[in-house]
Formats: sequence, C-alpha cells, structure tokens
Amino acid sequence: MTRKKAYHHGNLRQALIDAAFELIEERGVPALTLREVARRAGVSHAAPKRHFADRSALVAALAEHGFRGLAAHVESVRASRQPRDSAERLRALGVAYIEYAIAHPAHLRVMFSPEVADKTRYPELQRAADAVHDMLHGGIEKAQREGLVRRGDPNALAFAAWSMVHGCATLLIDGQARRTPVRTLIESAVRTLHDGLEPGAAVSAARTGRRAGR
Amino acid sequence: MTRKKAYHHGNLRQALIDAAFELIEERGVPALTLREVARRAGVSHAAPKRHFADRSALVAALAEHGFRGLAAHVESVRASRQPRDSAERLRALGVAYIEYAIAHPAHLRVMFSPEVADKTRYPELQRAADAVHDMLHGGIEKAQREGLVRRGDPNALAFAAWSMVHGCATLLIDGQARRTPVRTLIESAVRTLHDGLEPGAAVSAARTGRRAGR
DNA sequence: ACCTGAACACCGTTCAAGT
DNA sequence: ACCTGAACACCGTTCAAGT
Repeated sequence: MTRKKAYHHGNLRQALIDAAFELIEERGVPALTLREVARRAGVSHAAPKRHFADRSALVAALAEHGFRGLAAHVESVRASRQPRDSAERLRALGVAYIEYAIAHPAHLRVMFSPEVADKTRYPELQRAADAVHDMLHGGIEKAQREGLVRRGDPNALAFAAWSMVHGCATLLIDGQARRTPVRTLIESAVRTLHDGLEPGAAVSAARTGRRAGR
Repeated sequence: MTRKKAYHHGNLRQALIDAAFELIEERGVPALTLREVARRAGVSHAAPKRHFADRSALVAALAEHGFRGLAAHVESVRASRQPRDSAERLRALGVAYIEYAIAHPAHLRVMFSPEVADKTRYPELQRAADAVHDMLHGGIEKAQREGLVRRGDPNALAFAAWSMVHGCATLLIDGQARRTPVRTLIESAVRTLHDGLEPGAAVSAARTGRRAGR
C-alpha cells in the first residue's frame, strides 16, 4: 500500500529485484530487460546503474537470491519434517530442491542461467551457491558415516545426487513431464537415486539392516 | 572453399544454421542474434525472414538439429561399442548423451533453451525430441523384459534415467565440476543411476544373476 | 548520494521495392 | 522466389546535468 512511495527514495535495489522476479514469472527470462524493470519500479531507465553495473549483475543478484531462498527452504523442511536418519534426511533435501524449483521456476532458471555460469565474477553468488552445495556434500558424508550411503569419493557421490535432483527439477519446470503425474515422476527420481535402476536394489531397499556398511 | 559463393544463391537456410552454431560456440547463446547471423552468412539482415519467421524459429531449427545429432551419436555408439546386454546398452546410451553434450555444448543449450520449451509450436522439433525420448523409453522396457531393470512404470523409470543423465550433462557444461575430474563425475552419475546411493547395491551389482526379475 | 534525460550503437520486425 | 534498404520501436550503456 504505502510501498510505492517508499520505492522512489528508499530501497530501490530491492524494488528492482522484486520487479525482475515478477517480470520473469509473467513473461519468462528472455523478457527480462533493465528498462522494463526500471519502468515497473517507477524510475528512469538509467537509475538501475547505481545498483547494478549491468544486466549480468542484476541476473547475478537474482540468482543469489534464488540460492539463499533454496537454502532457507531446505532448512525449513529439515526443521518441520524431522527426518529420522541421515538417509531420510538426504532424501528430504532432494525433494525440497525439486519442490522449490516447482514453486519458484523463475528463481531456478536464473540460478542456472548461462549469463552467470561463471560465478568467479560474483563472489556473493559463489558463496550462496556453495552453501547449497555444502549442505548436499555434508549430507552425503554424514550418511556415509552411518553406513546408509555406499563408500566412495563424497564429491563424486554428491555430484551424482545433484545431477539427479537438478535434472529432475529442470525437466519438470520446462514442462517435459509427459502422460505421468508430476508426483510420480519426482518419487521415481528420488527413489532411483537411492535404489538405482537394477532389480536387486528393490530387495535391499526392503531390508532394514545394512550389508556393506563401514 | 567454394562454399562461400554457393551460400549467396543456394542453401542459405543451412548457411544460417551453420553460422548460428559458430556464433553460439564463440560467444554463447545470449550473443545469438539474427542480424549477426545474417552478417556472417553474407546476406542482408532481413534475408533470414524467408527461412525463419522469427528468432524463435531459428532457435527451434537449431534445437531440432541438436536432437537429430544426439540421436545419430547414440546410434553410432551403439553400432561401434556393441553392448553385450540391455543394461550395458542403456548405460552406453547415458554415456553417449553426456559425451554429446560435452562435445557440443552449444547444441545442448539450445535444445533446452526456454525459448523453445513449448515444442507444440514446432512439430519437427517435437518429433526430433520424441525420437530421443523413445530410444530411452525403449531401452528401459527392453532391459525390464530381460530382468536387468526393476519393474515399474517405464515412463517413470525413463524420466529418472533422463533426469540423471540430463542433470549431469548440464551441470558439466555449465562448469559446475569442482576439484574432481570430469571422467570420475560421469562414472559416478552413471553408476549411481544403476546402483543407487545405498550401500547394499554395491553387493548386488557384483552378483552375476538376478534376484527379483520377472 | 542518487536519479534524470539525451545520445549512441545495437537489435527484431515490417514492408515496399528490386532482381 | 528470393533478397535488399529504409523505417520503426525497442534495448543496453554512457554521461553530462540536475537535486
């Protein structure tokens, strides 16, 4: 209500970010334009320059926002769902990632936009992305220590887990789901990440104990 | 050598596609511009209109090219590597997908560009993408029949496999590999797709027979 | 310190005109 | 049938000038 006035002389930076997300959600990433964002925030087209050096800097800020939001969502799920062991906890992390992508497709698209693929130019973005990666990495190591994830290079295992979850999320928000409910697809991806495609895994998944733990 | 002359009055369409891929490889997808493509092909900026209705139509043609190239690469790998059973064949398909992405990152980016996410507007693109999907779907069903992939909705299993392979490919071409050789990461993703993260799978993977096959 | 307005080079798209 | 050249509205970016 009273926001519109505060924008003009206040936190223009945040106003631009809000307007940018609205724009992406309405008309897609290709429609994201500095001039349109400025227009929606009610300032001249040159005003964003004070807050974002160029278009890439705005995209980087949006991506950073996305990574922080994802980390927060993962944390909140962890707090509310109370996973019983580290394997369930890891599974919850994957589901949270996919949920976040579906709830905020604009955020995920901008987080992995080619424009900001080189994160060395944006240290804050780098840190935000690393924080999410560290959650995954830590989750893998913890589950390994408890014998709930097989042994091996944690980096390589974390990468595999990230690939599955990220691939699932991006395919779903790009509308690649076909003839099958989204819920079923998510469950299939998360279960396959744990059990694999091979038939034997179904048996081992039904076991309560472990077999080749440390 | 004699190509340049042939372009001006000949297969301009193909010349534009070639120029577009060169441009994307050199300067990335955001730099893809109809005017620059026309310039490189040596024609006026309005000439592409005869072959591509608008920018999206060009991107769709590039994406279609990408899907056909991927299908061809998968076929050639299948012919040369002679997989012994349907599980190995499925694994080879995944590796081929990732190899293709790394060899032709511009193709993969354009294949999954948000601009052409809605493939209903481009039937030829739809068909090319479906052909790749059908290969995967068929591979899953065949492996199921041989008892080398667990039972369940083939669509859901194919989606999980696609998620892993596609996620791996996109993360790698976006330079998300960290501190670990690419080869190791690919092997981890492909192995995890088959075995899962859980410890029991390592044992079952070592078995020669099946256990819960049909 | 923060924002404006004019300016420049670029882009997508259209369309009458050329061959 | 295929391509050109001028035109229009839009964009990113820069910069002197305003408050």
